[in-house]
Amino acid sequence: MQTQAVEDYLKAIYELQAGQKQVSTTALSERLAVAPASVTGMVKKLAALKLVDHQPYQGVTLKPAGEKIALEVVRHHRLVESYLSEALGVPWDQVHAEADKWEHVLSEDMEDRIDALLGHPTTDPHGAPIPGRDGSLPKGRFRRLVDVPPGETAVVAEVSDHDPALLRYLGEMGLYPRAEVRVVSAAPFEGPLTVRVGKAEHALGREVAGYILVSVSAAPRTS
Amino acid sequence: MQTQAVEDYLKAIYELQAGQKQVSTTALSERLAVAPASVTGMVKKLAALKLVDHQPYQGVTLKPAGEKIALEVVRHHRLVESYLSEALGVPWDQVHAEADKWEHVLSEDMEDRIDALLGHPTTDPHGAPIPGRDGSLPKGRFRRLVDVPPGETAVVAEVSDHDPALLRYLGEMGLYPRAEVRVVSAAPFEGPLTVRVGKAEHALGREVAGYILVSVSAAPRTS
DNA sequence: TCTAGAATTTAGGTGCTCCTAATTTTGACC
DNA sequence: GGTCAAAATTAGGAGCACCTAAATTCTAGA
Repeated sequence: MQTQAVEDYLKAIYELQAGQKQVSTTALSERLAVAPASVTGMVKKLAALKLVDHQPYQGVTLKPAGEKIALEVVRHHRLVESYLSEALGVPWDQVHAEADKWEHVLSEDMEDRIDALLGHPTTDPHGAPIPGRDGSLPKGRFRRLVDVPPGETAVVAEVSDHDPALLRYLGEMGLYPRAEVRVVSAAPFEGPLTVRVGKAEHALGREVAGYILVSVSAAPRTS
Repeated sequence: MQTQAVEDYLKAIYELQAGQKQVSTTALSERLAVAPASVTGMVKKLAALKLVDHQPYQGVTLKPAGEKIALEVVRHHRLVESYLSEALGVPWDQVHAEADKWEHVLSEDMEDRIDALLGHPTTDPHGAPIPGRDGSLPKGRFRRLVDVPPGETAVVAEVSDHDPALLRYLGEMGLYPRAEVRVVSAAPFEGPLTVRVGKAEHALGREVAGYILVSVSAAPRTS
């Protein structure tokens, strides 16, 4: 049987694995708000279930079976996020927390109903891609807003969803997925970016700008 | 903290208490599909939490605090049932099982949204009353269909929701809440009832007819 | 009133997931 | 190459909700 804790660990490993090969015990313990020793124990269990590879002192990696489960959980999570946002009008800074609970009780039948009702969405309210039932992921290539040179215009593709306060802040500025944003200037010495969204300009810290992924689909102004 | 098991026990006690004063260990163990010894253990815990009264060997009763929690869980359950049925089109024989999982993850905020979206319903798809946020229950006085004398016409108010097969059977005959049903005749020696629903007549076992509650709002034919 | 059988509780355990404290391993710097 | 701090693991437990098997208590019929 697949307990909730197992699902939570696999999902966390999956999300932390983006980028790194290996996921450290510490990173997992922070993400899951659990003591490092507990992580070691659970990781050993997951390794025994052949869901992850564990090199002691080196970190964990998902094996195919573990990744499959992780993708199912992520699919549930993002479908629920979309559903809560669209059908129930839940503010986008709250959907993540709610979905963390709902993702574990969603049957396949409900999943299909929600998916169909929403018209088979491909991204959640934060722009994160929703895996298909087969685990396929539409892998868009995006850049971080912080890497967009001044003068260019881009379209917000995805924003980090882990901090509700950040989401509210972005929401106030209109920085939702699909919003057009123009990098007006970038202050030197790691200073803030000035960006234009609609008719307003905002100063954006580099860290925040790193949490925003954009596609540069809009034609850059040929001065 | 209020674990899922605690909620399940309180809800089960609440539902079994309808009629009897005391709820027996055996009844609970059957309802929850758990060994009788496990029930004793949990009941002691609930008693320690002052949620129930426990007379050893005599059974349990809900105390006010326990009833309050039970009513909240029941409210969640029935709201979710209604929502699944109306918004997601889940067949009425499946909503109960799904709601058993969802009832434990529904936040107050979601509860309010669902309640509003449905227009503050007062009964679930099986006709069972939905408690108010304050725990109030609109207490209709209904008769069992089996007690309705032949010749009378009644309106289905509520049907038992614990057996999906029974619900499918009732559904095929059109015996939903609000359906008009006429008792044509009752066979002697505890034999079946013959009832008319719409244009069709059906023979109904007495046990099944005991699971159907009706109000006799339709004017009885004055021969 | 006695007693068998049913209902209930006690006793002793299991698996799961978490904890703290102590120990081991790693890796980077001198 | 040695040292030392950070990271990870082992050791030993705790709480929860469940189990089986063995008492105990209740109740109804002889």
